[in-house]
Amino acid sequence: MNYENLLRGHGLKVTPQRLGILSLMDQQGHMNVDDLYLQIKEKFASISLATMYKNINAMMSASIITEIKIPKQKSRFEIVKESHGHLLCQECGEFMDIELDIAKMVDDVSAKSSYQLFEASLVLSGICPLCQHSSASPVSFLPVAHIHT
Amino acid sequence: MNYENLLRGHGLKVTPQRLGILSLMDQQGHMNVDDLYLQIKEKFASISLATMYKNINAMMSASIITEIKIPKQKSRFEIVKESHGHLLCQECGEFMDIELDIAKMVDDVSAKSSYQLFEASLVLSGICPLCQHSSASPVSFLPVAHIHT
DNA sequence: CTGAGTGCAAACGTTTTGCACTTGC
DNA sequence: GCAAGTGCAAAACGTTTGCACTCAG
Repeated sequence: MNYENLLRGHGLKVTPQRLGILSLMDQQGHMNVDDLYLQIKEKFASISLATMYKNINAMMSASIITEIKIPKQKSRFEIVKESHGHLLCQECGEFMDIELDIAKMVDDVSAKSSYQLFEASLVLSGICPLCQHSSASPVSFLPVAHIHT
Repeated sequence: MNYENLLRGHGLKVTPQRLGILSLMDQQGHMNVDDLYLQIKEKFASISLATMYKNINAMMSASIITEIKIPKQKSRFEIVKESHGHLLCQECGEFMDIELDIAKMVDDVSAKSSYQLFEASLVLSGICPLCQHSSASPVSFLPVAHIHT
């Protein structure tokens, strides 16, 4: 991916800080602010947290990146691409894309509700195959029985 | 809905503050902290914001309520019920449940990924039928063309 | 009666801002 | 050269905490 053209194409100037942020997001997929800041400091010691936030906000306004809000977790940021869902392992924290036929579902809801839809946010959470087998910490994930009386 | 039994059934004491919070959430469906606080103060002037937060957290730990994280919006809270999706109008802010066959989708993803899933968060955003017609503010919602070169 | 819940003020962590300096174009 | 971006410190914001008091069970 050519980050310079990505920035210029959306009216933002190319700076080393921004290139650093974008390449990290591109490599790692989805990152929260803390991880992003820690890792970018390794390569770019002088960067300030304020600059990080300013750039994240600028790139969000420019629709270069998006914020993914996740139940019980810090938001993560990713470079904008086609609509897709996310899968989270609550045990080890693995977080991945799922190509999912969201289009069909969106059409369906759109037809029923008469809404004109243009954004879909989907996060599924559970335990990944590896963590299922390493049954080290048998945390109770299933919701406690609901007593609605 | 019987809020007293709901609280007692989950090991929480019944207080007027909690009853107020629950009945507001029940009536209005989904509320963010600010609306909740403003409205509960009308009925219950002495309540403090700290108590609000303490109660929200207590009821979340007890699985009486859940937080719904929404793209570009403040989180809202709702009383726990069967898994369902949400629909948001970005124009007027209408926010509603959609009964959606999430189960099928979850099974599908589960089969492909071998994840053991137990939580699904889905928020679809768009413009509701009413706001589509009152074409008062022709905001551009569609994402700007992406220039990935 | 006792532990849980409340309300206040202070503390905390995160994000934003103002400003002087630097840089991309 | 000039607007845009950077870095610092300070401010603002939302949320949490400690503590004395009150109340539910």
